[in-house]
Amino acid sequence: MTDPSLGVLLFLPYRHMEQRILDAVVAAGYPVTLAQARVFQRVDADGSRLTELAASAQVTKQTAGFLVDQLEAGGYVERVPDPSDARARLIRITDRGHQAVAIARVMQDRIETEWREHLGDRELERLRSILLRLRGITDPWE
Amino acid sequence: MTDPSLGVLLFLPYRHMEQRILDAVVAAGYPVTLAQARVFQRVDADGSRLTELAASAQVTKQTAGFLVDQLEAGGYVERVPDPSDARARLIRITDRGHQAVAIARVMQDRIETEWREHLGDRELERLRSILLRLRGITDPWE
DNA sequence: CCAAACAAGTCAGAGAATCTGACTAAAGTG
DNA sequence: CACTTTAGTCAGATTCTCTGACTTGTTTGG
Repeated sequence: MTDPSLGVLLFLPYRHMEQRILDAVVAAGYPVTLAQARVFQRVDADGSRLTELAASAQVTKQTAGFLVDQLEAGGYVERVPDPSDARARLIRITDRGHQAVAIARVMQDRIETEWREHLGDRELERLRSILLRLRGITDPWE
Repeated sequence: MTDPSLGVLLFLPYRHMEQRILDAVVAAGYPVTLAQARVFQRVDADGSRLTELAASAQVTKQTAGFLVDQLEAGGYVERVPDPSDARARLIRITDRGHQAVAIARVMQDRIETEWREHLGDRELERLRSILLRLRGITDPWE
């Protein structure tokens, strides 16, 4: 096969991690879909606005709203008034949501450990540092 | 904001590249959707089987078939009998498909150049090499 | 060589995700 | 205060994706 493009090379580990974390969370009794998880993981600890989530997950506001509705119905997040803007509401993670996050974090750490064992400490940190720099020119939401 | 996870850090450049290439291809007069493109980019120069495409793009055979139908209708690929297996057909890129690929390749090269200018030669090559190693433990289709 | 297991792909149908366009209400701006 | 922008919702259509069942051809163990 031809050497895979950088795009594909980025996709593979991204998708691998995403899927394993999702599987772990679902298996632990927190049913969530992939699309919901992609929004959920972007909810800030202090709460996020819908518009922020949409921009960060790179979907429209409508899509983000649709998914937040479901996360709310599942008890993972709640919407509270935003004190600083009467139009907006803050989406915050509930207790149940935090439980799901904890499961996700465990699996995320496990995967990072696997990667560290495969690549070595130095290379994993290099990867992170390069990706952080790359973020400067590839993140539309900076 | 908290430091983004490795997952998000991988997602950002992946998605950035994907979107810009797609935009360029569409703007050049080759209408394709994102989902179609994700399958199309995996079609091998010598032709691919549906099952391969499905595994590589990480969707079901049915989804891959659905998307290949559309790529075929758009004139980007064709299905020819697979000489080595009467059940299978090879999906091959047509002339029109190759034209679209050429557009994509130009944009891909441009983006890689931007990344190279931002990161430096050495770091970009490091990124590629690390991702290639990471592929060993994250690619379900190896 | 043949029966059983397996693999490639399709068909049907349902559900999930996503978008565009139009809208309301609140904030910011000159 | 009018005007523009921003946050979010409503409605509707389209696209994507999956599960389950099936057909046809291939491989394999006895």
